[in-house]
Amino acid sequence: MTDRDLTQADTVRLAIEREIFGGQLAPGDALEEGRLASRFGVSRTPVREAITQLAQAGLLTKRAHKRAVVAQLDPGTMLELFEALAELEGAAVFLSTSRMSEAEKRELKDIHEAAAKNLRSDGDPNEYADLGFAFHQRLVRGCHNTALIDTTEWLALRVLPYRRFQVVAPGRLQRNQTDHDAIISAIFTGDAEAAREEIRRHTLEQGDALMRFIALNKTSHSDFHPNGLIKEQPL
Amino acid sequence: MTDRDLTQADTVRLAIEREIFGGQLAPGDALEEGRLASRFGVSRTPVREAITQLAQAGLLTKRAHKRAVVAQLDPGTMLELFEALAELEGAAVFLSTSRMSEAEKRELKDIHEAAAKNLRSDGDPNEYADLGFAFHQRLVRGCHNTALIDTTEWLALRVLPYRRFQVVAPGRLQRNQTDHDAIISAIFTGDAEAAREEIRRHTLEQGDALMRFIALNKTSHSDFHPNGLIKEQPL
DNA sequence: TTGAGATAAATTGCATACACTGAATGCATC
DNA sequence: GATGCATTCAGTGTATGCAATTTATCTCAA
Repeated sequence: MTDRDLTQADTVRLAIEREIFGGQLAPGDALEEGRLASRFGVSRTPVREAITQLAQAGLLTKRAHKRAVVAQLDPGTMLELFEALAELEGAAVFLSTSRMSEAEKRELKDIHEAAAKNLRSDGDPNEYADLGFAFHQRLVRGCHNTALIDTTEWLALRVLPYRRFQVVAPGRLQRNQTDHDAIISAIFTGDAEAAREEIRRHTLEQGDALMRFIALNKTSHSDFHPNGLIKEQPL
Repeated sequence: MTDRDLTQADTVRLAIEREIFGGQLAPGDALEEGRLASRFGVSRTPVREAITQLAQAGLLTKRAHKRAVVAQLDPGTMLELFEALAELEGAAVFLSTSRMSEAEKRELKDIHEAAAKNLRSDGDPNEYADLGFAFHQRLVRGCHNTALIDTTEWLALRVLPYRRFQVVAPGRLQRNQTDHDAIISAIFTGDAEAAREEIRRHTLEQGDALMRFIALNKTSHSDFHPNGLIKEQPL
């Protein structure tokens, strides 16, 4: 009864999504309907439907009669994406400042402190990344506006496939934590405008750091070349 | 060679879109794949694909094994949508203030003055509405950030099906024009923060006005009832 | 060897057929 | 009459086949 509402197309879509976010499918990889169909043990029809949805969501790019490809962001687009994301998060946090409940603020602070502890004790960087993700999420969701939340998270999703390049650059984590500090204090002070500015700058810097890292490593990946070759999809 | 890239699914999608924006398909109307297929002279497959895309875009709502329905916004959702839209337009205009070229500013002013003239001479309200739409569009596009522009216009699209309810309430147009005045002058002064605030308030008020109007007229439409009856689709 | 053009193979877009789900209808029972 | 249940039917979800198009392979001349 649990998956009574889950059509096979949905199942396939979720599976592909997971593989994109998990890194098994990298930007630039091509998807082929037939192979996916046999891999998931369904016909091409639900696979096509899943691909259509993912393409509409921006995770895949698709042109008529050509294979769907995991969306590949050239540096310019990525810059724009992060700028837009910074603005949206800024807008959300601006509202969150006056709208978060005490419980929500408490939870935000808990996450922030857990991250600080992880940092002090040289804990698992992956755990730190997860905490950072949770931090941003709570921050945005605090605005209590579903439309704004969905839009923001939808944008964030589009850069998520590149997160596997996430750097543990020296000092980067510490800087991240300091930024979060500033955001937290702006929120607890109730200074919405300051909170907006802090997260705006913070997200922009995150984007810059990610872009710089990808640019440095671009030779080892066929990614990030506007008209670059398309890597073949192993499965 | 012109429609080499336009699959039949695309054609159908565009046709349905037009009918939604044109008002032939009202919020709450149900779409049936078979009928649409025979109407457009294609099979159900491309129709399904079109529906999938429109559902993903938020223009249709679709649940497993049930007919797709032109998205219906309850008052709460609509309020959120306008609030989010206000924030996004605010963010875009904030950037536009420093990024619009002289030519773009000039064009914006031209549109604004054409609207003023229309208002003074008691011109066609539809033309005034179109000018208002163009005004907002130029304003947003001035930020030169495709991601932000697309996101903003995507949100705006979701309330567009309700624009046919557009009011010509007494004094409303004049008020609208005054708001635009303030935005224009903030932009020409270069005061980004003021521009943001002006359009934020302006869009919020627009939403309020539209909501109030729809609420008043809701008895004559089956719309706007969260669990309301679904009007049957004539075609 | 390289490149252009022709040919073959692979893959997509669409049509059709069928299976399955959810709602409507009719009938028996209380 | 109202309620519970089986049956019917409209409509969606999926599988499969075929034609159109793209992509890979082959051929041959410069």
